[in-house]
Amino acid sequence: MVEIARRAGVSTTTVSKVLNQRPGVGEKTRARIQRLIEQSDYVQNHAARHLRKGRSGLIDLVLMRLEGGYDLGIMQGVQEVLEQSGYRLVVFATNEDETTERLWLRRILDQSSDGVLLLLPYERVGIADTLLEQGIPFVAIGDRNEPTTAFPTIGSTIWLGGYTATEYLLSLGHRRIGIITGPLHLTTSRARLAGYREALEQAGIAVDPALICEGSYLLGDGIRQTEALLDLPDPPTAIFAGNDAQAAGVYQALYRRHIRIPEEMSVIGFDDVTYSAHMAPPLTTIRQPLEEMGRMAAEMLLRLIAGQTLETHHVELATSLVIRESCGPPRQGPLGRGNS
Amino acid sequence: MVEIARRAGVSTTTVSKVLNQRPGVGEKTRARIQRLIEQSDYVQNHAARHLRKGRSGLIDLVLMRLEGGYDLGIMQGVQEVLEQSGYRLVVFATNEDETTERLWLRRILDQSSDGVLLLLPYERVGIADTLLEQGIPFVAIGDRNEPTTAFPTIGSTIWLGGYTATEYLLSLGHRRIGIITGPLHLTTSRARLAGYREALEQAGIAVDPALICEGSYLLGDGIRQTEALLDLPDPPTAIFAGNDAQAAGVYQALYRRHIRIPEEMSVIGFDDVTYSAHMAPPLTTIRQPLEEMGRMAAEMLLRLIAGQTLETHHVELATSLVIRESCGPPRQGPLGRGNS
DNA sequence: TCCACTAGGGTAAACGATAACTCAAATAGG
DNA sequence: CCTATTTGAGTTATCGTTTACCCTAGTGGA
Repeated sequence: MVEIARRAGVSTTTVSKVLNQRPGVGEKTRARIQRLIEQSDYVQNHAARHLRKGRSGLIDLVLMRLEGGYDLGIMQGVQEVLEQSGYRLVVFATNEDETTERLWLRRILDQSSDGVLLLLPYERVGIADTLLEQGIPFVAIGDRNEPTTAFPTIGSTIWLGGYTATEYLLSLGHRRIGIITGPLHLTTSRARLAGYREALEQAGIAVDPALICEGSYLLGDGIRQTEALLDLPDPPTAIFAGNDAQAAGVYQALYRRHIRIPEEMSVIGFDDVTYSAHMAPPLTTIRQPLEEMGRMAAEMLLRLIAGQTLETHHVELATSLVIRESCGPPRQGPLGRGNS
Repeated sequence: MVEIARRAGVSTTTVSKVLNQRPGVGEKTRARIQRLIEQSDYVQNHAARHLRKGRSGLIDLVLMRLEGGYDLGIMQGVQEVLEQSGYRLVVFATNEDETTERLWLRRILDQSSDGVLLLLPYERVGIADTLLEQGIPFVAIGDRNEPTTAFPTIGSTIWLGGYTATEYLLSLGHRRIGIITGPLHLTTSRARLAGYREALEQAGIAVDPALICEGSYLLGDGIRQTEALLDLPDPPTAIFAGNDAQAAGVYQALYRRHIRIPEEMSVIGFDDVTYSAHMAPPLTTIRQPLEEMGRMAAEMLLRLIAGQTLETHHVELATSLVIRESCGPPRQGPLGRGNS
């Protein structure tokens, strides 16, 4: 910059003014400097600006683990918005490890982050509280915990999703519907289950506790719990998998037992992650608009950073039923095991 | 920091020395300051350190698109290493858009990045050249282009992978093996094909050009090209899918036509991304050690940043055959279409 | 013609931390 | 007991930009 100022025969102040498009520079001087800047391969030093202006141009996305499902959809949405805004996206995985979380938190507090997107159950190590205290703008995505008004959150109509999924299966004629939930200490898991219950009740069907299995949103749970369901004396004719990862597990367990989808067993997922359309048969699922959620979250955060106030603190996007090919009418009679 | 210095009755210099664990401070003074630091909630200002020390603590990972397959595996490996090293990972997707790429490049050059991991065909907009020119350390992952000695690269034994995949199918008894390659302008795509050719030749089988289809590593290509292969007068008994995403496409096309895997058609993938074990049936594939590659790349980059020289400029990790359940002996006779 | 005002542009002080250098006191050796 | 050496700690310049403030020359009005 000094170099440019020298060549233009002006002070760095003037060059700075030109760079930041502020008034106080004559038309021809401005043009001259502008040209010089373009000719040279000068780039503003990030650190110096950061130091002086107090903005790092960085936004942190914290998540527990890079999994390629739910998280990826969100990331894509976030990426999209940030890319245009000039902010850069820092990704951090905590691995659910407290030490790592605290480490990250310390690093956030050094003012190297202009804002944070939380993709965590925010009970963890008081992250939310700390951020709040320190006045660092943040938005929590996917209400993994109790609703709150203390900070902005983005979610989707989970309860409705659970209801819709169950209702759809009912409409196909199913009466015994298994459900594999997520960890029941999470609000979102309970919301799905509540939707499921409500739909059954409205159809006048008693809820059979044996058909309710708890998983932890991992593929392995899908496998295990499906086996449990199949081993029931009166197994279900359809399984609501809680999320798409577990649905993949369901697929696998069914494949092992040579049970065809959807002829012998209907499967419905939740999330609509990228790969759910890739499964064979393509998975019918409840779509959470993940990218849209990521976009919204990023936009809200940017507004927060800009010092604007948000109209709404909690945004809830609509889930929707995506019908593909994993659901059909219930089978008649018992499961034909081993009819490969 | 000034505050701490004041409270300890020393100068900021001394505090700085304590913080950075440098000599020149008395034992008791050091202890006193240390305690004060711990009591206060002081965190070093990132920008100032960055400005003074010339290191931002940031590493950029550039890729074309967040897809959740190949890229994700690499990211996980990178994450793992960086987490421990104290560097933060910035993720940037170019979307294959030149403007976006240039934008990113400009931002890199402002010295806000200590190093770059390139997950791109590096022909693009002379990224490699620019980085080289500017003296920014970087490592290219996954040799999408010609080998080079100009900068460090990490790859895997692709040719061998192609060879092994084909050989495995041959060993099962297959004689007509379809292959869906990636874009043939990429070295890695050609390497797979070359391995395939070599294996066939060694088995004394003539290469049938009709069995070679070009895709672009996307799921859709898998579907399309599988259909093309199935519509051949003499369709193959096995398909080598080029990568796992295309394999998912193959699965889907076969599902549509009610062709069972592996009874009627064997399918083998390439990459061994996270979801390939989740497919039904679990996909037999050639494993690229993606996480390992990510880790290696990150480690090499860190060494480069630390100013150390690398022993080897090009690292090639071993691919391996992962046998799951999508391959079997060839079917006898023609494809039984529609035997649901 | 003189004064007040404005626009263009410069000066210098931050921003927060680090590091080269300096200085004073304490220690050890003769 | 005095000097040489070590050790602990402070001074000050610096990293590259921005910005509050100041100055000067030109303009317009009275």
